[in-house]
Amino acid sequence: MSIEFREDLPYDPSDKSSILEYANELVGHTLREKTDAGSVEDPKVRRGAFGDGVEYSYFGIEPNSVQGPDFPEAGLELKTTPVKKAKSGKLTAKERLVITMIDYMTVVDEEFETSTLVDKAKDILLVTYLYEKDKDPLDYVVELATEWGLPEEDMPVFKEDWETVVNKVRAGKAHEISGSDTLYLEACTKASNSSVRRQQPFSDIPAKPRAWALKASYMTAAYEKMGMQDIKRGEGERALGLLELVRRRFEPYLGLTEEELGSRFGYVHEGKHKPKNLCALVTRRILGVDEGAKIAEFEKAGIKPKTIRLKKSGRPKEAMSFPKFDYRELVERDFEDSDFLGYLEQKYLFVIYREGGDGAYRLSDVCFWQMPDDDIPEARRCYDQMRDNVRSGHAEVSVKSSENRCCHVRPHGRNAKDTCPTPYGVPVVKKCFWFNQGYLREEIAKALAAEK
DNA sequence: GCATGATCATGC
DNA sequence: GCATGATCATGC
Repeated sequence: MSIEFREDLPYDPSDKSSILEYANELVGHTLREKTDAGSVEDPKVRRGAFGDGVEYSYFGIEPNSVQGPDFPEAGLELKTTPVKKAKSGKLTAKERLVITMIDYMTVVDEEFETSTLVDKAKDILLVTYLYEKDKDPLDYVVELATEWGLPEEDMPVFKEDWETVVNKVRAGKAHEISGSDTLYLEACTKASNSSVRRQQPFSDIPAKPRAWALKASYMTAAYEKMGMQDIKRGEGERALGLLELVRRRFEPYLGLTEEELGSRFGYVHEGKHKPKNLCALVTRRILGVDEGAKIAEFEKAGIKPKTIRLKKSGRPKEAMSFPKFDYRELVERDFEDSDFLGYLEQKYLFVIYREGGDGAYRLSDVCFWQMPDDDIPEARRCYDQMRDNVRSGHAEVSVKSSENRCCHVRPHGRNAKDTCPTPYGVPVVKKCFWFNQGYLREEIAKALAAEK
């Protein structure tokens, strides 16, 4: 079977530059304007309908289930993917970009460099469109049509991610793969319904079908880069894994006290009291966030740096806050759709200071952390409990840290007068969710043990 | 020493 | 001017 094209095409499907030129004409336009497509199926009914419209109505590719590239002679793979605009105006990926299904039986014999993934993702015609809720897909505006492939400088991380997943299959643990195992790549589940399972080579346990995909956070950073010049960075740093790269950044500062670091970065002056968030400022500086050269990998991997000061006992001096929540939103939105769940699913870089015998806090460790999936239900309990409080007209009542193993609720405003409206009309002091100190203590101990 | 309420400093 | 990422302060 081969790809078939409609006759009398306005471009040459065997010529890459002709395809790209024609694709470019779609930018800033909609399928309604550029094709005679009557209607595209409702994307809620069937995902990918817009993509099918682009493929069939615009490029004239006859519907098929062929495994090869969409433009075999030009070697191009057509991928259509939604973006949305953030409040800041920046384009962000609405979803992960799925590349190709993972075949558990054959992937174990592949090597990364010559893998199906690398092959499928090396030459992509990427067409992005602005997703707008309630809009007919025919009226989605195409934002970008460009040739794109996995960037060379990201390969070390992709390779690490790929091996993490493939090694699980090789160990007969395909059923234990999780999307959160990896940084840029994601082995995402892909099946028509949740009961579908596939055979794996080294275990009798059936595993969920999964596909290679690029995480949404990675794609968001990639879009930014497509519109900007490359970020300059030392060549030596490129080949390193992310953790190693971060370690190297922090290495020169390990063992220094908060005050020493503060004066080194110019935050501490004689006769001026030290800023409350000194450690956090120092972390930013070491990561280079202020130099306009944000560690690009951080954004791509969606990692959030957090500074934690551990007391002599090993317990964090403070709990860890999240952004404040809106009481009205809390009541309206289920946990599944909440910002809170988004924060919980983030990967974090913990920058750890320890209290010494002299009472000074010294920079001592960095580690990555992500909340274990098993703890999510406990956090959900906290969310639902606070939701019930607000529903019953008592937003002022918080969930105490003694009531939940993982998190609690506490004020988070400028002061007691800094309030947020409630659904029942009475403003209540702004609050947010916090990770409990006890919970953090255990998790940090686990994370550090795992990295040693 | 811990839990909880209150507040601060900075950057965008 | 406010969100953010934290720390401080107080009472038990």
